[in-house]
Amino acid sequence: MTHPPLANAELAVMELLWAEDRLTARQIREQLYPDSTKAQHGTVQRLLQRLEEKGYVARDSELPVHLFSATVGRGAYGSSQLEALAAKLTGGAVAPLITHLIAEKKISRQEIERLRAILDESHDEGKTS
Amino acid sequence: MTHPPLANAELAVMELLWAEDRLTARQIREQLYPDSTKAQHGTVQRLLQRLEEKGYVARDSELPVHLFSATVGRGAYGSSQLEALAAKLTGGAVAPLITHLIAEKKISRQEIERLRAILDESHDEGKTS
DNA sequence: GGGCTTTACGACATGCTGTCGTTGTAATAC
DNA sequence: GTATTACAACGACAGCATGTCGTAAAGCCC
Repeated sequence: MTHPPLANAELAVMELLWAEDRLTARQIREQLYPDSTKAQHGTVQRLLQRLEEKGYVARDSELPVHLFSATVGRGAYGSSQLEALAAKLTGGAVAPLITHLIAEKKISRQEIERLRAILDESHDEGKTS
Repeated sequence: MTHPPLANAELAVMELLWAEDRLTARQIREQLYPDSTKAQHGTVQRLLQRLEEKGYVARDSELPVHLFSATVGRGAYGSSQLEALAAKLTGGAVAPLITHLIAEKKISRQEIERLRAILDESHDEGKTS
């Protein structure tokens, strides 16, 4: 809900932050643009700034060189996008989406077993509310 | 894969086509813009034309007034978007997305049971392939 | 013919994204 | 001290998709 979708370059930044907790803008630039010219300094700063505005990234500006970290995990982002998709298409229900995936054999048997395991775990978590 | 995401107005058109099989541009316009001014004739035509280019809509132009129908069902579109989401975020795995939804209690118990039923159905469909 | 409906498509404003350039500032080197 | 380097902050821009409207052409009905 509070999570607008991420564009490609933004997602690439998040991937780095999901992989490594706290990074400087420089570290991000070096991984994102291995042949980093002067110009891309600004690009990365801009991306980080916008991600911060969107609430995906926190900035630790105590040191002169800021440290960036993700405030939304990959799982939280992914499930929020899945939620948004379901809300737009099926009134919020996730089952129809999965149904079709299974019917079209787009999900491996292994995935199915994994899903079943997840559902089973949730089973005995208490039905309190 | 062959399914680019649909924008708002495009999705609104698809909703109508998913609900009613074959429609004329006029019927679509009347439902989409109840206070239809002259200008919106073109808007709907444009939307339909772009949806056709994207492969979401088929046009029967035998009659002078064309008949439009969806070539991609809601389920197919939804699951294809879910697939794309999983591909971008989790290497194609769907389970992690669901996991988080369940952990955050974003899925009702009823939904969980429905999912379990779906998985159970797929269970005895033969493990050929 | 005139009028109406529809198709086809060009054109435009808007918003978002990725990019780059510029400016100010802070640390470092000399 | 000054020069240099690195960084932060942000304005500006081109590209693209989207939704919108306008206009021209074709068909039909009167």
